[in-house]
Amino acid sequence: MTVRLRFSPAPTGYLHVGGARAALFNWLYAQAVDGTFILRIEDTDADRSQPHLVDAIHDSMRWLGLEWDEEYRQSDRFDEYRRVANEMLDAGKAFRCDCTQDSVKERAEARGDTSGGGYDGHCRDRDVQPGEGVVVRFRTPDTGVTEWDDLVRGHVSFENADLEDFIIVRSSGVPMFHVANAYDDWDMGITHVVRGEDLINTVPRVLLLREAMGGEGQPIFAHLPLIVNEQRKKLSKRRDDVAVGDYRDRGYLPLAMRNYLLTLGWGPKDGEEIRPMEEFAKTFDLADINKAPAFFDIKKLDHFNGEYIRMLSTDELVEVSKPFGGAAMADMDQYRRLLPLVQPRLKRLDEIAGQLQWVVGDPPEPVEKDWKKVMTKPGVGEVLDLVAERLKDCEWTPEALEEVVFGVGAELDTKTQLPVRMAISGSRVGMPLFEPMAEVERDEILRRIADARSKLEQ
RNA sequence: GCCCCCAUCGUUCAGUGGCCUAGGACACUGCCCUUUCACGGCAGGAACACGGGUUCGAAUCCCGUUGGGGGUACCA
Repeated sequence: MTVRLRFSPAPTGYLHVGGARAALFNWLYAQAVDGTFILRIEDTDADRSQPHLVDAIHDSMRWLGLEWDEEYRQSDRFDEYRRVANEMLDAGKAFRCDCTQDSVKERAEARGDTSGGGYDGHCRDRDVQPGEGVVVRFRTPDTGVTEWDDLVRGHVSFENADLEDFIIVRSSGVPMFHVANAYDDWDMGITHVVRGEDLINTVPRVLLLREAMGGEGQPIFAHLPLIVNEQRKKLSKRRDDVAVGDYRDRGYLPLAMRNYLLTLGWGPKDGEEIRPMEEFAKTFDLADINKAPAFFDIKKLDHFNGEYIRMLSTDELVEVSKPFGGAAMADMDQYRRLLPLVQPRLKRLDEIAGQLQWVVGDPPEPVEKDWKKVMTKPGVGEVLDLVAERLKDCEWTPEALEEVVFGVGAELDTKTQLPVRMAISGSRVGMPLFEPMAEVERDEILRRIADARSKLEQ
């Protein structure tokens, strides 16, 4: 039997790193065993689902290179969910209920029941007829346990008695996700359900429904540990910076992102954690996934990203950096010449424009502390004077410029690069100096040195 | 409250009874390379939450404690 996996996001927000990782693990396992990877949009909640977010999810998944083989949308399948719900109703496995949320809560409080939902089975045998405000509830077994062997968590079991008669069809007539989820996994022949641990509590309900609707067997479950923030809490869209699209916009490379995500909850035995996905696919196994939650460490992501940036050829870097080059791309030939110089210094693509700024426009205002540190040393004025003097009629090539600057250094027996760099680039750090310096007009360089010289006098 | 789960360096992954005086990576510190900063190289500090068992032997198995997390909707 061929392995079939699905990633089932609800289009209620942008794809976030937790979802992306769930998608990745599904996708990777499909790759590993040559199975089918399905994208199923779980949009049964019309109020929260937003159609344009489906496109956003598509975009993010494609960006990460997580292509899917089949796609479904649950809103196209409401009729089927209603059909199975009605069958359960007819078979007495579900019943109509006209209790309001308030009345359920009141009765629970009256009983002193503080155990969550607290529906008491009030309408189980009241034979409620269809109508306004009427929902369909699943009649959960009062005894027994629902259990399964989870690939990552091991044997898990829940007491059926702890499950209330949950709603499977809203009063609007639209089925709830449990039904859709249980039916689809069965109907679509899903063999492995790989998703976040936050969904683990829904498994008993889904399993009970599957059985009630006549679905035989159960899929193999694998519940991924959560990705958490520095407070060790589940990443939240509101609180944390987690949309995949935002990472793209900040200059992260999709392969770096995807590679990093894979190391959260899983690691190759040999410790080589940066490598092509095809290699990971050879050894990846759902059973090896960690149980403990993992912190999303942006510092390590940055490192991965830097590594991936350094792996790029100049052509590739030029291409991929286009959204980030800004003014530096006015002259593409020049941009191409300069890019290799900044490449080893990059953690993110959005740093490019800033690093090239002084070559294609005005240098940034120097950081006061840095300026002082470099420019208040004795002899700096003399260095600047002599360099400026020789720059007036030297050849305007990187080699000649280096000779001038270092030549002055040799004569005066001092290091000359830093003051010159500070004067013309406004910073004490950055890419090698002379190649980009030769890209700037002689007069402009002279003017910057003169400016720095006069600032020295103040 | 109730249900479920988790626990190795600051972070992350490896380790599935002896190969562990616990390994890699990120971060951090130092040195080397370099007339800047990075990159690269080398070195260093840094962990099996605690308490009981089981065993000749426990990071690895069992129990408890503590700490943390997830769920508890006419969301998914």
